[in-house]
Amino acid sequence: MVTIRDVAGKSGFSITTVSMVLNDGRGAARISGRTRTRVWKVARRLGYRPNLQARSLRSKRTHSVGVVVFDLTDPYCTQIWRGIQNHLRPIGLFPIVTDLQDDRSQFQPCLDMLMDRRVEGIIAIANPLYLDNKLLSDFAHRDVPAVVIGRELANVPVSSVVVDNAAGTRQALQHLYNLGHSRIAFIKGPSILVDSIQRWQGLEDFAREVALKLDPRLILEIKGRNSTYTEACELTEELMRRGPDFTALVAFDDLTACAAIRAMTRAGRHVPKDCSVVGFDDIPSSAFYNPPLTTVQQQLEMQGSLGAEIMEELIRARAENRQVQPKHRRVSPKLIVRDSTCSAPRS
Amino acid sequence: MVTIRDVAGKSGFSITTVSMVLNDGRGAARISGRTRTRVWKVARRLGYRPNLQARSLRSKRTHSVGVVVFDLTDPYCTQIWRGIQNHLRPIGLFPIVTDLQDDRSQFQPCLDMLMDRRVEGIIAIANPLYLDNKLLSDFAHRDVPAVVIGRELANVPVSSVVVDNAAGTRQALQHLYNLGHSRIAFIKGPSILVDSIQRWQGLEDFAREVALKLDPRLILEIKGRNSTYTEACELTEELMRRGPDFTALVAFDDLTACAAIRAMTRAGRHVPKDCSVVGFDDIPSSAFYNPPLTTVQQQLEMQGSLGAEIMEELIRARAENRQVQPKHRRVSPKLIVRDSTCSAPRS
DNA sequence: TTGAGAGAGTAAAACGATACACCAGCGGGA
DNA sequence: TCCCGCTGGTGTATCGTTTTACTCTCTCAA
Repeated sequence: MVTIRDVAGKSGFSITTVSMVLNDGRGAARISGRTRTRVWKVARRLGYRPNLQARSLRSKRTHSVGVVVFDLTDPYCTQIWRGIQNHLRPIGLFPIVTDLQDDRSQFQPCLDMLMDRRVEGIIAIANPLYLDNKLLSDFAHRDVPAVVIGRELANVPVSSVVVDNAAGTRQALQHLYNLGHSRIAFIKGPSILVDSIQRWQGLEDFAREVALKLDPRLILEIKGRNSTYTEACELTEELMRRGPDFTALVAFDDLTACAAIRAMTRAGRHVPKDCSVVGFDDIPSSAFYNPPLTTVQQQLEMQGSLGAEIMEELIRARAENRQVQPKHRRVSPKLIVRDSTCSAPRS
Repeated sequence: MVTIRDVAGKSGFSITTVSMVLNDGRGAARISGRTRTRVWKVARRLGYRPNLQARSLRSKRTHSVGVVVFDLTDPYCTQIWRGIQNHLRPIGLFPIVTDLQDDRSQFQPCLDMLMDRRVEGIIAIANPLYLDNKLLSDFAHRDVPAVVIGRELANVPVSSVVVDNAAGTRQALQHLYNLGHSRIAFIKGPSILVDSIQRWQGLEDFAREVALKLDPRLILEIKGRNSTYTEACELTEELMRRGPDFTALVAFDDLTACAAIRAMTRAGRHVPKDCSVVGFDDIPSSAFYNPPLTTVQQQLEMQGSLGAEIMEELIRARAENRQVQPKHRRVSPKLIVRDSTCSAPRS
């Protein structure tokens, strides 16, 4: 491996000079143009690549950011990851990802691995199911800036990016309302999730505003005891039993929506002709579902890049020894209309 | 940050001793038990965590492995990733992932980033569409062991793990054959892919063995000019025009299968009652499709862990200064029967 | 003739670990 | 008595950078 020493030797300048030139900041201005080009030329000719471990051993900077995801096989995570990556790479920060594999007990070990690598900050993608306040607030005690995506933490100095759930379901219901639906069924998410509560809030608010009556018999809730998909299928069957006349269904998320459609198809009801269905999240397979799903898109990639942007600011502040307050951003989701919704049948 | 020097100071032993004890190999046997426990106790009390950069600067080992994926939002990659991770972490190797984002021009830069971090080996997850021989063979010139998953390279000293495509399609066709189907349509993958060719080979071989006649008019091929999904929908429509009497369809992969089902549903044909459909890959959403897909499972996680296992061996060999030949493994896929196939209708 | 100051570059000390060579003490065999 | 080998350690160089504090040579004004 060629070192800075080799470049110095071949170019006839000192190690210091080479270092200054190659780092091209601070001291580089003090070096003459001729020298600069000569050093660069030699470095390039030898194919010099600085040793990052040596560099950060000395400079105390690693230019890397830890990203903790709770399940890398979940598209929710990977899309956010993409946003993070796209923001971080161009500004010279390297994201290092660790995967919890859906196992909360891996959280501490993963954090440790990242701290061992001396990351300059940590971004956690929070599945509300798996990361509770206690776990996440451990961030605060680590000596690095932290950003949580997907969850807002109370009473902890940690920045966050979340989706505006209520705004999303409001759009969904408005869409159905505009299509003329009034007998509408709902499958709510598990009540332990803030998301469930917020999403439901959006629905209730809109219904009140337009004086739409919600039939309590057509509102069921996922308890989350076993497989969500299976449970959602069963809930849909129960709904059909209770009120076979509903013409639309709002599902907690896309997986639930898929289950609902499947259950109805199996029962001989056609989606969307007999019943419109709208989901939430816009997971990648939604576009290819049978039928393609109308759903609320979370803008995950944007959530990722916003998180990364906050991280950038936090790291910069720390490098300059500035104090800075945690930042909180809320992104607005967007309704994507596909083929699982259509006008209400004339009664 | 507490350093080894602090541990040495507090415990009353030299830095060397502490280092030997904590690394717990080689020299540790030469240190008395009492000393060992005392050093450990102090280290734990102070919360000592070795500085990895310093360690690898000196020891020339990073204990990390680069993983290049062509698209981290693709479930194909993430499942393999999971296998890699699960094998690597327990043996003390840290996987560092870089994401090409489906852009071949990112390959070199990603490789460079990994080499800059002095990874001890590189595992590439190869989308056949995006990584050609030239690109992949660049591995050979880097001075680290390399393993490619998803592609076998000719004439290049690079290990590989691939799926036995022919065995997979053979199982798929056998399944349909056993269900009594004989009028079967096919949508082949793009001919530029080795996978397409191998999968087709498996079908032809089985058909010949059982003297099943394949109607050339019912065999269409994806050209891959625009969206695969859209194109597959169109091909299915063309198939229905050509021979409305086929009772089963073998698709190149799951996405194609989903498209075929969608197209048939739209045309009023019911899957599987009117036509059975079988896919390939078993992408996660297949289980939730409408109807759930019968498909050939690739065993991606196993491919990942096999790749990691090979990597482990290569790294160990290098550490011990042994020469070792590239290894090649081929994993057998497995048919997963769900609801998109059923017995052929009596004619 | 000085001396100050700018311009261009260098020497040497870190950074935090590991590796290698060496050392003190002690018991035992010739 | 002397030398050897073993046990249980230690001292120091080294990895490849960055950073800080110099040094040297000019130029120019007083």
